[in-house]
Amino acid sequence: MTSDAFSTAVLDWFDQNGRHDLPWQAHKSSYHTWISEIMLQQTQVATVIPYFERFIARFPDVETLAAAETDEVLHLWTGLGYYARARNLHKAAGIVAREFDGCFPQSVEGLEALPGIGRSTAGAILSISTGQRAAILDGNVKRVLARFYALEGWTGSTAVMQELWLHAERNTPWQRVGDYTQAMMDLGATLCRRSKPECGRCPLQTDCAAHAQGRTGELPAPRPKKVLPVRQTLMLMVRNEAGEILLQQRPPTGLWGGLWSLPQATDLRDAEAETGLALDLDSARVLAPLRHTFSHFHLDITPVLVRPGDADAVMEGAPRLWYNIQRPASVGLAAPVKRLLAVCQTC
DNA sequence: AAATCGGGGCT
DNA sequence: AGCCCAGATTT
Repeated sequence: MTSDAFSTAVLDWFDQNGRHDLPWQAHKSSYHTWISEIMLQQTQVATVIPYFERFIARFPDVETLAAAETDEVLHLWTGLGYYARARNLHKAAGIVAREFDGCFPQSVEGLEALPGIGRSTAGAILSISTGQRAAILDGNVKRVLARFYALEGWTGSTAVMQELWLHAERNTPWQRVGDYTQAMMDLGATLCRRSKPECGRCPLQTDCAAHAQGRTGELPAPRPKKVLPVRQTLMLMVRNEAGEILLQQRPPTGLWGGLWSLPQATDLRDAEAETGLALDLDSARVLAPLRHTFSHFHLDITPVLVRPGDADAVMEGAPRLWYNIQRPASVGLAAPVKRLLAVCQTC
């Protein structure tokens, strides 16, 4: 199959069956495309839609985003995960607004120079918003190509990635590039799914190597797996007379960077020393534990409801706030913290 | 319980 | 270049 036949088949399918009414397809500006692509890096379309709409309503353009507080950006990102991307988004908005007069770079290299934008995201933004010929290679496209060419090996390895990029570049058409980009992502998301692909409806079925070999179930090969270690922590839910919960801000980088979280300790006896808080330990009530899983470890969280001690709580360093569930502050919260704050209302 | 997803950063 | 890091959802 020629690259021309490949893209034509994909575009014809897209015209008949693709999604054309997604919120970020209404205005194909660099800004809207950029926000949607960053959100879609880590999350499926259905989940992204409400986040995208809230985000655009609050930050309608790059200048507004650049002028915002990082806390508010993280607030609107709460629940999406990978918070470094929200921080990069905010940082990049500042660069575009202040250094480029609000105009996004119009080249792959220029876009890639912005924090949070790599080769694939640059290609997506450029092709969709400007129509310039640029290839993408996101998770959906990787899967389609790995199956179509029956590529062996994990699609994250350097060797397979190089091969995937060659195919992605070659198949990218010179006309209707933006539609092709959307079409390939759609195809991977709706038909060429990881499990139970709908080959019967696929425009590439007749030339797909994995389908011909009956190997769609085993291609692409999964990432080599490793055993995740388990870490333990107490999360202190220090609740005052007003029913407010003490939160402290995490360091700007690393795990839950910049988010507001509950004070953590490894042992209740050492909790005061570890957190620098005065606590009424006699009031402590241990709640039901929960497990939160990261990419590289499990975190077993034991929540402890406790009243503050006599002395005013004094934190060393970390900024703190009393979180009022009825009037929540515009700050970012990690998913398990958000869950625990909700639980706390009922006990 | 396991798989997943693109980019940053470090060695 | 090759690893490790980062999270919530879906299956």
